[in-house]
Amino acid sequence: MPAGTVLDLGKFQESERRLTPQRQAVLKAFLELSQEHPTAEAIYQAARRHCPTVGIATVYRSLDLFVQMGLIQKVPSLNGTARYETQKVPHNHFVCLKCGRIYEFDKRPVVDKNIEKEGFEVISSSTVCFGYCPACRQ
Amino acid sequence: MPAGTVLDLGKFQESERRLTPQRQAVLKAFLELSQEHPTAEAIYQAARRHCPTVGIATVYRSLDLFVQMGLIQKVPSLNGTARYETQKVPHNHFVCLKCGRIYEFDKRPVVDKNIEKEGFEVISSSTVCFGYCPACRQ
DNA sequence: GTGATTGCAAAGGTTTTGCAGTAAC
DNA sequence: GTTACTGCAAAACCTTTGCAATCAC
Repeated sequence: MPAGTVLDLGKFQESERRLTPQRQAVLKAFLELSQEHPTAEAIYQAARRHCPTVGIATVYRSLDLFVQMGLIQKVPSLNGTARYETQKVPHNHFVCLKCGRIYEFDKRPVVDKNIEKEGFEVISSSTVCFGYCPACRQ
Repeated sequence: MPAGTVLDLGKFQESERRLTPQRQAVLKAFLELSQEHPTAEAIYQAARRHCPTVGIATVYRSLDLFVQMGLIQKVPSLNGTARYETQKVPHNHFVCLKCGRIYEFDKRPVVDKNIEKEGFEVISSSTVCFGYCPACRQ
């Protein structure tokens, strides 16, 4: 895999999807920000630096597409603003109840085989902690 | 604790908060539905049966208050619609990616002491699984 | 050329807010 | 009598959608 390539873009060629400049800009923006679990708005701002004419609707459509393709993942939110992150299963989060920032901490796989026996299909699992981050504690 | 009482309402007397008929209706509605991790809208509909004049804004304000008081808990969502549940720490969820319903499965405490050393204050933690529930798999 | 994709603007859904009136203590 | 609380309607916010124009293949 070439240096700098984190996502498997071959999936575009395999499908009938097009890797347009807008989608590239959204992907690039996402990769730049992926450490901080960016919101759609943050990705939009960053994407406009690569493709100044891109619209917010295209950003949402692209992100949905990437989620659907399994390239990235949507993180559930407490305040109604979705965040996105790289596809890592399992992964563990700390969500700050005040600022909403998401931090990642060391992996600690937790899988429960029982619920699959009950007919649930588990795609991914993660452990989430809620509380206050160092910046918000003072 | 009297039968049927699940939440600690003494917290109302301790504070200068008032336990109005509207708030009682919201609490009652929440308790009726707590098994299914209700949305604010569902709680609103149920609360109107107990207090027909209650407004949706009051429902939101009450739920926020209960969360703040630690009586109930808000569940992060993927689709922008919050859900509420009883305060249980830790608790484990299965979130259906299709219908958004939340199922609870057996407790399996996962705590990471390391992140507290780094300055994070952990209020609660839970393990979340994403996938498809039995009803949505066909 | 054809069909997927885009940008815009409008609509959608959920939640919050301002404010005058009301009710709990 | 105070002060917290309420209902209403409007606003705020995030996200999705319809559609004509455009672009990638």
